[in-house]
Amino acid sequence: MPLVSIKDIARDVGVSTTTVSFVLNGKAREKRISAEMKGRIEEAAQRLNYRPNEVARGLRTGQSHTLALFVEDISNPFFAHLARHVEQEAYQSGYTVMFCSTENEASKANRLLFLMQHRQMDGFIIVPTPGMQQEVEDLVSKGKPVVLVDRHFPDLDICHVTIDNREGARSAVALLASKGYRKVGMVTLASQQIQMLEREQGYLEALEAHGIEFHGGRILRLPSDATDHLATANILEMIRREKDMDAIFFTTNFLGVSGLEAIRVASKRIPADLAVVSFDDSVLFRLGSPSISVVSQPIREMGYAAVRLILGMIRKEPMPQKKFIFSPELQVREST
Amino acid sequence: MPLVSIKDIARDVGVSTTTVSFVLNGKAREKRISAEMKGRIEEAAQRLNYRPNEVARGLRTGQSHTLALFVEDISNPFFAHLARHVEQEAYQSGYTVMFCSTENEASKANRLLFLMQHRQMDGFIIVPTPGMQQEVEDLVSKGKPVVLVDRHFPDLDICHVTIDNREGARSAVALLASKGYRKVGMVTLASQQIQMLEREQGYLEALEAHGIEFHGGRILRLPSDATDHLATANILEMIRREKDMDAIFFTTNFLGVSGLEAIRVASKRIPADLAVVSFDDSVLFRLGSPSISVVSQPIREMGYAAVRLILGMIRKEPMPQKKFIFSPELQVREST
DNA sequence: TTGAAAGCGCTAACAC
DNA sequence: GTGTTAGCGCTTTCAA
Repeated sequence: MPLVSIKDIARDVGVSTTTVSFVLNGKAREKRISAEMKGRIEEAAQRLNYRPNEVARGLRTGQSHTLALFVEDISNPFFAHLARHVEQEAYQSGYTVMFCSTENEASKANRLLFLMQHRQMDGFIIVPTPGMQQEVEDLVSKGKPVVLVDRHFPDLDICHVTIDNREGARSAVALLASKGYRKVGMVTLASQQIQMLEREQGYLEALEAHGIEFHGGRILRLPSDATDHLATANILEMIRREKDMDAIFFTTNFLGVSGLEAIRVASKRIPADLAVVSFDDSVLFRLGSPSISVVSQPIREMGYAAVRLILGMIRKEPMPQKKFIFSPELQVREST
Repeated sequence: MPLVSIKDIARDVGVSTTTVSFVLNGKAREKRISAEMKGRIEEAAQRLNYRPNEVARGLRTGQSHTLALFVEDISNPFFAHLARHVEQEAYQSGYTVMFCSTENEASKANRLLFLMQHRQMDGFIIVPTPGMQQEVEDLVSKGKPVVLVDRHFPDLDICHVTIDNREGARSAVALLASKGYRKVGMVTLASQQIQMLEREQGYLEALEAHGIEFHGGRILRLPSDATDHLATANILEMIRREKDMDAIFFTTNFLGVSGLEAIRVASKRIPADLAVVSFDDSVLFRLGSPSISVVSQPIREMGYAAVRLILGMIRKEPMPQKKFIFSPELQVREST
């Protein structure tokens, strides 16, 4: 692979590789290289279309100009959009991004984390799975820049970018309450992850705030690794069982989709028989018929924030704060 | 960053780094290292939790164990799924994946390609943009493993994984014809890319085959960089203009989505007023109401095939064939 | 059977 | 002002 190296430039100009390196790294002034020499070197670099070999440079400097992005599943629209914005913002600053789908499984996530550390990633943007707390903590204590996204570990003081999940859930239920629904169910994941607990808590708080009676039968907690098939089947079962229920709040995109399928199978009309609100937006919710009200996250801003934070950490800039909690946005549509 | 290096193992066992390297690279037999030594080194590597520094190794061997994946936009569900399957299959073989969204723009794609070459990517899986033909050709002639996906350059003999686009378009129109629709429009992109030309050609062939009269007004070619807003507006305009039209074939996922929006604005019922078939599946098409008939691509198989091909090329295995053309799958739903 | 040493391309002390 | 040199962690030739 005949990529031009610093040597080629040195030979071309008739000078040592050191001088070339200094000039190309913008240390010409500092090293007091003559303006003429600087000019000749820059011209040659330009002419030969030189780019440093990032691998070699990385070995020497310990910097790879690459970020690792850990998400549950890159094909999930929420994470796909997050990835897009992370990529875009990183690219602006000359960074590339490696992505890793953890499937929200600790074993896979931790293996990937181990792997990535041996590839000199400059920073880690992580949507953490349960069970990777220790490994993330280790990473941070090794001095690696880490930013958690979408969720975090409440007992770890690690930089993170999330939304106010409780507020999001509260506003979803408040919307239903304001439209007169009084028998509001919830479908969520039986997960101990903070974002899920917060959403559940928000739901309960909102019931209370609007004087809606709590009814355990209207809460469905699915295993986190449920297939859409299983999810649909269980939701269907709940719908048929809880004949009074007049609205459902789904705590994730994925559950919302399964829910729509179940509602269709049950031949219920939305919102006449059953109103619906889901967490996280998607094309289906936006353009489906009827369109579905959602609590959406400002994914673009979250992605940008995560990258800016990680770059700040890489450059060892002082960090004003460690927690960035965005506000969820309620999108009212036809399903309520 | 105190990652254990080959030196640590050498020191631990009391042997040179060379010997360690030999054993760890499976050359113990070849180099006739004693079984006992081999055992001790392997034990130490295990105990110290050793992994090679891939950057250092990459510098020496020229292999990074990393693939570059170029797609139009990672947040587009088609490409997001492709990415997922590519990642999965690559991971099985110890490869990681860097992704690059080209936005289907030659300038960005080529800049990224240049960038990636300096990061020693072992192989390139590329959904090519128009205008990157020369650069891709150069890459191949430098001996870099390249696999094109979803589309290819007809006058370049480069390994590629696609589907039979003509057949896909034909089957979509045939479906409409079989249901009695005779005034079938098409919304496509004014692109010179092969996959688009083939889809258009398939449409025309199918009209002919089913004795449907061609009508230029029922063909809408949108600029490739059209926003969904613009797409929707133009499709709406066509729907209002072509009052006779009883069905539309959308040649991409993206156009299909914009089309549904336009149809909704026009207050047409699907399929009573207007039947719909789109290329590429999506959650919206599958679960929306009414569900939309589509010509879908076996994305998983295509992703797997691309990775297996590229790995074969990296390992310099003989390649039985260069073209892998999968069959599109027609999914008949409510919209027809 | 094992080790010494060179070198991948680049950077950065330290010389001169 | 510019060059010499060492070395990042690893592989591999050659020598012992």
